[in-house]
Amino acid sequence: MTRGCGAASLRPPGRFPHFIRVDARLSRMAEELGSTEREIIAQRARKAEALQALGVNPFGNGQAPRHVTAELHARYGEAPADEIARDPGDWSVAGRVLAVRSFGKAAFLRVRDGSGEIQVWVKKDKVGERGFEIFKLLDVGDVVLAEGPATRTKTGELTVEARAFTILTKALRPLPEKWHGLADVEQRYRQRYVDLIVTPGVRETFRRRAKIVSGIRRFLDERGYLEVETPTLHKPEEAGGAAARPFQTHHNALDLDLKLRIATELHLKRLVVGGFDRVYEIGRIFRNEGIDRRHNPEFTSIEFYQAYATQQDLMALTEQLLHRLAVEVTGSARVTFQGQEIDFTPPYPRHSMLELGARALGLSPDDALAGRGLAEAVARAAARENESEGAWKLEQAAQRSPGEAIAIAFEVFAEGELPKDRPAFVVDFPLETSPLSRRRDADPRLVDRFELFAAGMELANAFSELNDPADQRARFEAQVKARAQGDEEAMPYDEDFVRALEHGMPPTAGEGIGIDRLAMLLTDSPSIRDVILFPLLKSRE
RNA sequence: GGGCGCAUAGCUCAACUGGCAGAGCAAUGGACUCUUAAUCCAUAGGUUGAAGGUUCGAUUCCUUCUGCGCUCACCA
Repeated sequence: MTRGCGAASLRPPGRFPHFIRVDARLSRMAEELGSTEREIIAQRARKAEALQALGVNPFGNGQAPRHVTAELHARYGEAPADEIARDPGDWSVAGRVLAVRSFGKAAFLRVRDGSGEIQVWVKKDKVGERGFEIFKLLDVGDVVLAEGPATRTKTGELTVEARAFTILTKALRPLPEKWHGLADVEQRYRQRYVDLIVTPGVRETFRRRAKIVSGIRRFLDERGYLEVETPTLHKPEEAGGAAARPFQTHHNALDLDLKLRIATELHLKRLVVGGFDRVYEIGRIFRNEGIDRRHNPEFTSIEFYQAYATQQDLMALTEQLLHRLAVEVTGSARVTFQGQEIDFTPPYPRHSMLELGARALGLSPDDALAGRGLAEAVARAAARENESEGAWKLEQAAQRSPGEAIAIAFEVFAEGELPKDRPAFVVDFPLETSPLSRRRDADPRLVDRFELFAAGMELANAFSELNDPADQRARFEAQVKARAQGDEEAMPYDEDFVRALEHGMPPTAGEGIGIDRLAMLLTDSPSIRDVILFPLLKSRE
């Protein structure tokens, strides 16, 4: 591969279109700094001026390398020095200098570009007087361009022996210490650009995240899905599709209060009504909730909908998708997450929320769903779980409905018992927990819904979609009632969505997957902030 | 929002029971044309997160505030 835009050789000394006054820009900033930092920046700014005096624009443009470092490694591999010497080539690479080992009239630089790293050997007798004067103004962190033949040094390292050398960009700030790097996680998140440069593994984490997203696209595209984009700004009555509190915003020209979407669901199902039988959207969702290791206020979801499919079809599809992603992204179906191996090889076990929740309450599924003996069961659980907040949650849920009590009982007492060495489907959700899912024909107290759990996290949520407009009206009405009773996460009544259903939505199943959490699993990252480039943090001062 | 913890040079970390704030890397000056955290000599660099308080004396003890981490609650 050859890159570049024609400026293949190093630019000769000359005039620049506009002269950069580095010193003036820095004086104001420097006053606020500690004296060591001020001294370092001032020193580097002086070097930038010295480069200009040599005819090198320290912030120039228009010079591109002809190669990337990976090409050198691909070309020579482990070839010995004498073999490389027979065909050393004429290489041209550029990148950031990570380390300098200097010997007066020669030096070794560690240079990194987007493809990898290479050593560059700068020798006074090879790069010439001017090249060496430029080198003397080099600091770790600068971006450089080097051209010359390949060689292998006495210590066995593949190296570009520079015949030409220049600095393309001067770094005014020093990089963190080379051995320990950046240990302060706050600084790593706030200054991700530094984190990416110096913290091992961070670049790979975000490459893997990109692979996950492109892998999902490819998987769905292959199966005839159409990728769409629906509004992020929702009118208040549209802001449903999930149980969450939204962010508020406002459109000035229309004088319209808006909310940031909490899900893509309702618009995607409108598109299924419109005839796009298989649609998906990968996009940012916003939920005005707390922040912790598994939650960021904005996160990325993939939701997909398939007409003429059922939740059973989606379980199979989910198994295929996750297995493929694990293999594509990590190289194996067996993924290690925080010391626990998780095997993504299908099939994944199914666990019944109804059975596990009812059993935790000491009731039969039928009695639990009917609410028979529920109050006593909840009281027993509360006594058993003396002082536990789970017991309190259970009591609250039991006051709302038996179905919600079963869901909470599952969550509090049974969720931790799901297998840890592979993903698991949870099925048999009570009706009350799912205002948008289709009732089960064989048992209308339940819905055809599943969630996928792995590593203690909810990864996916899917169901056969409710397409009976009358039933949907009733569910929305229940939500409105719940909201009136103080449930801030209950959905608004989306009249237009019901109208769409009245035009007839084919039998459909749909699913949502949290991409950030999937990225955590497949990159072995303990915090969601480690897979979001710029996680939300409070402002300083 | 509750609980626990952390904050010292640009970076990584020391500083005993309250007694002169130190080191390594980075920087600056010097030596060095096969290094891998290069090496060697020398120099400089601090409002100890902020504001109060106790004390003869506070990086150290107390209070409040700010930011971050863990955790609980909420949620995906």
